[in-house]
Amino acid sequence: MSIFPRLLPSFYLRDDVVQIGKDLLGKVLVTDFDHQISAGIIVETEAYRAPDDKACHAYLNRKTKRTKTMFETGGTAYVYLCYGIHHLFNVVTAKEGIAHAVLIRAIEPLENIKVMLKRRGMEQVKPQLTAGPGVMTKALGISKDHNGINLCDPASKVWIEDHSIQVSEEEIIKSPRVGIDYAEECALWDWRFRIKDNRFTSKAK
DNA sequence: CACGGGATCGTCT
DNA sequence: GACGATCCCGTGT
Repeated sequence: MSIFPRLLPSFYLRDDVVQIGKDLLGKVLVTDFDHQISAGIIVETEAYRAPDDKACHAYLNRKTKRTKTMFETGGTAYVYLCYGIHHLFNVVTAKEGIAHAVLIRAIEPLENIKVMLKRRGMEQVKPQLTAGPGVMTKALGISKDHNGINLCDPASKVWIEDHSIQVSEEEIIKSPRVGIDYAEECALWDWRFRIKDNRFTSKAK
């Protein structure tokens, strides 16, 4: 039982996914699997927005079996397999029918570091424990089995909390998103957000 | 520290 | 049948 409030649907239902990507910095991502709570402070995100963003899976509102989740209501988890190996965790935003999402790329470990180390097969805490979208999900025990769950559902095993951690605009580094060179002019948009000087953000390009 | 390549499989063409 | 919203390890400096 946590004393911190979960983010409400009103947080996720807003239209501006770029703003939500910034607002998620400093919020706390929590999982509760096998009676093990583990959590970390979100320190890096990327925004993706249909229909105009060529880097978004749902570009031009393309509806496929995979992208279907992105059209769900804000607060839904969108988890998919990348490069056949890594499970990437996104938060769907905006109301149902609008395919916006924020990719959570890195967290700063906060609670139950022991279980995170175990899930990663590591002994010591290093940035690579949770810095990077694929390793972060592994540390928290998130997999594509969690695709489509609602983070606002009180019964959900994955959610995001507000610990009143303030991240000012000056502390946010804005840069182009990673690994989307194919997205032409959209590849230049500064839709990647990191907390300045935080060692648990993934490496700059 | 920079780089290059292999792993590995779901998704869409 | 090609490719990816990645990671890790090896090599070389």
